[in-house]
Amino acid sequence: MTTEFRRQADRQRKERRREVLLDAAAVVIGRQGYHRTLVSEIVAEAGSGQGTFYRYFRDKREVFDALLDRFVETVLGQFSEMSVNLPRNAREYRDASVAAIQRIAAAAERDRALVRRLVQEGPAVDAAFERKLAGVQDRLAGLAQFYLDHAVRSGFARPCNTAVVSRAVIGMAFAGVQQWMDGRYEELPLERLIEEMVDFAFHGFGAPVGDGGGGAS
Amino acid sequence: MTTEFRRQADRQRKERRREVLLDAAAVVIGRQGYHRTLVSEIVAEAGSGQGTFYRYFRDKREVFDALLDRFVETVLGQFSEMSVNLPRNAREYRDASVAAIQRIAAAAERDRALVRRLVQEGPAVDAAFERKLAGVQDRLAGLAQFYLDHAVRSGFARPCNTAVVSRAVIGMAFAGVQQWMDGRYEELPLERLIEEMVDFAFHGFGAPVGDGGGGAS
Amino acid sequence: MTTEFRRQADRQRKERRREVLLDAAAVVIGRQGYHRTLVSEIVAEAGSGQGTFYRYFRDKREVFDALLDRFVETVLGQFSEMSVNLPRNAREYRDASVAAIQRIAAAAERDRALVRRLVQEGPAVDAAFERKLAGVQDRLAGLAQFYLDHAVRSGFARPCNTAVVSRAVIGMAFAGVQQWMDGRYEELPLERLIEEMVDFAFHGFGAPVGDGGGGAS
Amino acid sequence: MTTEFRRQADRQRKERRREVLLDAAAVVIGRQGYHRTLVSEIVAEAGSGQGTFYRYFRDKREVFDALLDRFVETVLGQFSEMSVNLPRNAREYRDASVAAIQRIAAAAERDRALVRRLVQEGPAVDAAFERKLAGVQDRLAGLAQFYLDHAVRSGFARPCNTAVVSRAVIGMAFAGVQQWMDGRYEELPLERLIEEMVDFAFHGFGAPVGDGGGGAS
DNA sequence: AATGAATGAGAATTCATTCAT
DNA sequence: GATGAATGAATTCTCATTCAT
Repeated sequence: MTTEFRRQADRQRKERRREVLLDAAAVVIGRQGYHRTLVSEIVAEAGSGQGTFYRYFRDKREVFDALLDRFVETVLGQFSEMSVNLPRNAREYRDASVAAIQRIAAAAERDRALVRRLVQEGPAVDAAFERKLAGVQDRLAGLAQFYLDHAVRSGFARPCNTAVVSRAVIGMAFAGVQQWMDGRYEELPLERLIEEMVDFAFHGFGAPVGDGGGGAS
Repeated sequence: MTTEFRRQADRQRKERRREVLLDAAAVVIGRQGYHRTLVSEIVAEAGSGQGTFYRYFRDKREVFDALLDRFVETVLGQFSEMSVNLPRNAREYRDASVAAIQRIAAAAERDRALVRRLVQEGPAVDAAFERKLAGVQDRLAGLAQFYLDHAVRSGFARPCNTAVVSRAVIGMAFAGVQQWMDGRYEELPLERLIEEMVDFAFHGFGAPVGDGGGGAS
Repeated sequence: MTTEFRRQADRQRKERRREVLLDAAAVVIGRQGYHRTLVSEIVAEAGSGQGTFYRYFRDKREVFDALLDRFVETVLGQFSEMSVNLPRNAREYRDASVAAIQRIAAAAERDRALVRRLVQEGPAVDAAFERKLAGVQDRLAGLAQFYLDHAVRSGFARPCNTAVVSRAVIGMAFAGVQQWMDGRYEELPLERLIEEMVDFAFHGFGAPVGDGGGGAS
Repeated sequence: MTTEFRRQADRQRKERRREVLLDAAAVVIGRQGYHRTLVSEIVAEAGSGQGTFYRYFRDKREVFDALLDRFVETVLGQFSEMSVNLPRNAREYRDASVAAIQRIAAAAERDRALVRRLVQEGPAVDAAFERKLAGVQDRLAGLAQFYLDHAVRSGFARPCNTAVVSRAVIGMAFAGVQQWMDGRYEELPLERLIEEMVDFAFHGFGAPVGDGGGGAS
């Protein structure tokens, strides 16, 4: 039916336009930050009228929200398949950890500028944002804890307060990636940084037990 | 002489008034965040006129700046005496680490609300803020690296990329303290959290070497 | 096409709105003077919102500028045709002078209140205004000098420092018109005033040469 | 008596301080104009406190007023002696005129910057200022008319509408001096300018009667 | 009397959001 | 549906004047 076809086309066009606005917002906010971005700049970038913006988003805040959602989805999507097969030894665990962080980092790197704004300004925009952002960390920490618990049970991780440790690891990873994106590790490639951090997470920086004094542990 | 005395008294009163305004700003910004704080609210809290604010600070941004400076000074001040005696073994190192982080945490805790705003909103306010904040982390990381290098040389820390590890540790500590202040460790007292993190930093979560390699699964 | 038509209509409406604002500014500034005029009063007079003003003018200064430009254009426009035919004798010269001044005076009279503000406050607003206003006098003086030079060459004006004299005449004319607009010649109609001034400019107030020297006292 | 002496000294000191403030105001207003001059700048220039200013002047406006009065007094003072001996022929008249204008010009020249502000901004400050300034012109015009009437009666000036002519002359003189102070006659020394203007005022720029056609006048 | 800190009414300007076309 | 002109509440900042010391 023509009408049916028409309706479909309309919906698609609408979808596309929303995407265009979202991309424009990503570009401008990535460049200037949320607070210094005017709606007029977003629509200028998108090539549409000021009023059109409000047909697709309730307000300025909502476009930031949508951007965050899009990113969160991307990040969390990286782990959907990971849960299938659990690591069977320390090596697999290590490799899986490196791979996981690298996936996040790659996703972040893809929209580097925007992600920085999302993470940095988010909490300042709104309490709801803050919670959402915290939620992401929590979910990642939960995932990490799940694997850590498994590793402890399986004997290739040291028994410890896994809630604390997994959160600490995620915090460290976030900080590391953020710092790397800020350009504070100029010489070091991201892969190396991640490996160093993972190795540190596995072994700590303390000298292996048994060196210092007696052999007791 | 009256004049001399008068001048002194005036200076003191001025100093005090500035302090009052600064404290008021800390309260209001701590409560509402920088962007949602009006100058009019700060002066209302301080009990002075709008114009008075502008006698002491060029604008809202500057008061935030001053607040950050005051805090940074407090934090970095904690370490002036620490550099005197270096740890002589792993235990001393651990204890010193716990103590240092606890000091920072205590300082942050004292102005809990404000510090959260400083750390979270700072980067969104201004590129200069971002740099200043990053500078604090860098300086702390530098300090950490100094001790870590010493520990490696002294044999009670494992040789590693100390630049990466020390930054990772600081990042972790910041994240941990921040999360704790956000109330995400409700049950756990701060001291325990810090000890857990320090232990993790020393030993990692990996099983002691020689264990993991086996085929258990 | 609708779009084409629409665009045209929009442009016209915009044009008109600008004109309305400009007229409103003329009214309010004419009544209260530039410094005592608030933007809020202009928009109230124009019947539009405060923000609308700033869509059309960068600030209050710019609207004053636009008003001045509009007036200058009007005044200088009076002389475009005059340059075609030069006077051929003293009578034509005199008549053309009277006519020219009368034209300016009529233009000034039309926006009496505004013109007074423009002329009086202009220099106080801004150095740029001062220059623009001086430029108008200079251009008129240049025009006057051109005619005076012609008259001298043609023998129906006395050889003199035409640069000084033409400026003096313009200065006198401005002062005269201004005083008349201030109401300081209540009884005298403007035409008579202008004729008197022109006659004075032609003959001076000195007694015809050859008379004065005598001993009468 | 000591008390008497003391009182006198006090009054003098007060007088002197007022003078200092007035001079400071003249300097700053001369440099920046009335509207762009802050009271704080005046007292800074005078080297006294903000509050002191208000001990000597009701408000900012009053200092401008005082400055204007001081100048008006100076200008009008130039003519107190002139009225004593009236010119007895055209030459004396001309010379007296040149001398009079030169006196005013010299007075203006002495406080060049300030006078420009007084004349230009005065009308914009206040309707009262405008009237006062107009009053000065009127009084000078009245004086001029008195001499012109005398000259006409004495036969060394042409019968004319002396009210119009004398005002025109004063207007011309003001405009001329102002333009000269603006630097628009760079090459020409003020004395020459004044002589040119006076000559023009005596003879006009028209060719001497009797040249053009017949001998009738 | 002198000082300069304190004041707050007032003015300009911005920009998210609405609305007429 | 799309457009962009219109809006005005909200906010910052200034500076003449007052007032405590």
